[in-house]
Amino acid sequence: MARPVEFDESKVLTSAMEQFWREGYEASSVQKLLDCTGINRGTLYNSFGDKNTLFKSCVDQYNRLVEKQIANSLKNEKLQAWDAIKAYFDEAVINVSNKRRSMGCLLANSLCESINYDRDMKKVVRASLAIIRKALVLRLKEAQKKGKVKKGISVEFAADVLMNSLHGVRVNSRDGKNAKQLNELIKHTINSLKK
Amino acid sequence: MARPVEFDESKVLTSAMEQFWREGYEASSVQKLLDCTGINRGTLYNSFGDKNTLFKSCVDQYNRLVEKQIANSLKNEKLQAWDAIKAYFDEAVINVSNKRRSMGCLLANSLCESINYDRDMKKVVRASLAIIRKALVLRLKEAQKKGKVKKGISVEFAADVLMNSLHGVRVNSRDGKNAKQLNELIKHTINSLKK
DNA sequence: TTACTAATGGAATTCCCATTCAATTAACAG
DNA sequence: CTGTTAATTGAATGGGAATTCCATTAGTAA
Repeated sequence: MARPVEFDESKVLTSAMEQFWREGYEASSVQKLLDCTGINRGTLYNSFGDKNTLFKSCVDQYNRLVEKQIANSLKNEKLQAWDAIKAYFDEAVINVSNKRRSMGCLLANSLCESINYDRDMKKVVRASLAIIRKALVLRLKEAQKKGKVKKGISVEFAADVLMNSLHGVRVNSRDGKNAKQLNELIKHTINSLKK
Repeated sequence: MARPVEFDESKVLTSAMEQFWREGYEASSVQKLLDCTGINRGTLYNSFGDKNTLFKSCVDQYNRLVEKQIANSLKNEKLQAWDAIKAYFDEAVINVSNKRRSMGCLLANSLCESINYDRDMKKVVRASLAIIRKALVLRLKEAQKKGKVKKGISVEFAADVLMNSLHGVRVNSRDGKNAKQLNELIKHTINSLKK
């Protein structure tokens, strides 16, 4: 009936996501978003709402990326618990060390930006982090059942330790540390929990 | 001879520092900086240069804060190496859990913001982080000499692990985690290095 | 072909941003 | 008191921000 869309929604969201990821919410002007996505002003407002709404959609896009990584690692049934956990962190490190070198993590970056004070946004970001933590907890429970978690360490605490190290690695990635260095840090953290 | 200054430079810098710390560089408009410092537009430009220069002065102010914390802990000669290291992290956690609750770390926040792509700014932020790391290394060397570092762990790597955990804790602080939770994370990290 | 619908393109609007500047003020030296 | 100097004040400037709006375009159904 009407004129068909010309843009590829997923590609637009990925480009916008990378812009927000690299420079943050405040520094990503609508003009920059138009430039990097190739869409037009009217299209952005017609099809993606305003900048704030677009940002939330970008976090959703980021979630899809994270869920793919989780599917490849934590939810890979061929892997033992700790191997799966290590595999997830490998994915996470690779993700910030190639094309997306020194971009850190969209979620951690957002926590550190003023956008964090927008309640709605905080909810969205926290929900995404909860997805990662939940997948870690599942595998940690498996590891504990098999007696492979150091005694005195609860599954919940181990998950906190891993998430803390993940955040640290992401900040360090923005400081320019390379994949090898980040991997060593992760390995150390895992060894501090593993029996 | 001339009219004397009416503002207290250190107070102005502290207020501006807290504004940048809370909301980041981009979201801190000159208007907000005037509101929180109480100084006037002209005064800001006359006495503190432009927004960019003011930000750098605020990082210097942050450094003075960090140096006080280091003097109280890492450079406290009454404390043994690991106690001094623990004391430093206690200071760091207290710092983000009272008035400055959930503000994280000005330096880590800046790394996660786009400001990170300003070369000059990055240099300033990195220099500040290097001060902390250097003070940690001194104490870690002491600990190692006394055989109190787990074997197979170099002083440099231990410093990286501590800095990584510190960054993680700061991101977690912005996510609203309380002092107790942050302390547990720090304790775990220290125990993973200590013999 | 024609009428209809929704996407597109970009000019226009409104607002807030950082920065400049000229007038005013306050202390002090003579 | 007076002239000098520098701090203070806030109006003015110019640019870029987010957003709105409407004329144009392109496909589809009749």
